[in-house]
Amino acid sequence: MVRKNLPTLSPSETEILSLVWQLDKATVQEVCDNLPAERKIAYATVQTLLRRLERKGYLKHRIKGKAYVFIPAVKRELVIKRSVGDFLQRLFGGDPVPLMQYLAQHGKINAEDIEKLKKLVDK
Amino acid sequence: MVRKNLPTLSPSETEILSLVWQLDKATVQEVCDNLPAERKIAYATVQTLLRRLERKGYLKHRIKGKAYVFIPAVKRELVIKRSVGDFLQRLFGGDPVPLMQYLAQHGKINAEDIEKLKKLVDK
DNA sequence: TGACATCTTGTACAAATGTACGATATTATG
DNA sequence: CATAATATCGTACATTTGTACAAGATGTCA
Repeated sequence: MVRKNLPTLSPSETEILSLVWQLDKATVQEVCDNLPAERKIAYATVQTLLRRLERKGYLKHRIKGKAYVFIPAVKRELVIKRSVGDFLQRLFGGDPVPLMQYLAQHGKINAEDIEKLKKLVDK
Repeated sequence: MVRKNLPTLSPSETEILSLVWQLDKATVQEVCDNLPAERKIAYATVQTLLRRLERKGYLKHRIKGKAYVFIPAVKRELVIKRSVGDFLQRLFGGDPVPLMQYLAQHGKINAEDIEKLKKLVDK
């Protein structure tokens, strides 16, 4: 299993890490290619962020050809849990309901989505 | 109306600002008193944060006795919108559904809460 | 009115963050 | 094999962030 006491993630680090999860694994280049178009950030910067994520223990890497392929080293759930928890605490004093309300009203959520959520809750 | 291009908020700033909203308006002392018990942070630090929030345009103040009473200067909705948007982008690529799912499963949400949400969505 | 408690202000400062250049190593290609 | 292309690594650096002390201002109460 993995290290327990992980250092905190900066916003940019979180963003890059999520992207790696989204891609399952990724090189610097791939991360760059998959950044949202409006997110203008240099290759070198992405590289630094990935490096820091590895030093912090969130990523490891394999070598493929001359490039590093970065691979998640911790469970995504864990990071989500911490991130959502912190966020919730900060903005809503920890109460999830207002956030859900906000999402329901402004989050392009439809009734069908809600139905699914209901099933999740019932379990 | 208020300033448009507001500077970004740091995590701690966000935390303090939310607290002011929660209290409607507050002095440094009141903010300190209402911090979660586990959040150990000096009076002087809270003060600095409030000062910065005012310089950034998120708060203004009245004087009452010798103390400043800080008052929100922007609509809370606006800050929530931006914060949630950024957070969502960063952690889930902008898709709100996974976040709601997460909350539904781990957020101590009950079926009744969901019912209410449903009504919100339907409108 | 004078001492006390409480505030704000100025200032500080280490650490974290965002961003990136230049040098060097490695791979692919003609 | 020489060269171009592409990577990583070391390093840098201005800002922002988190945290706070010391000094001076101001209100309060005996």
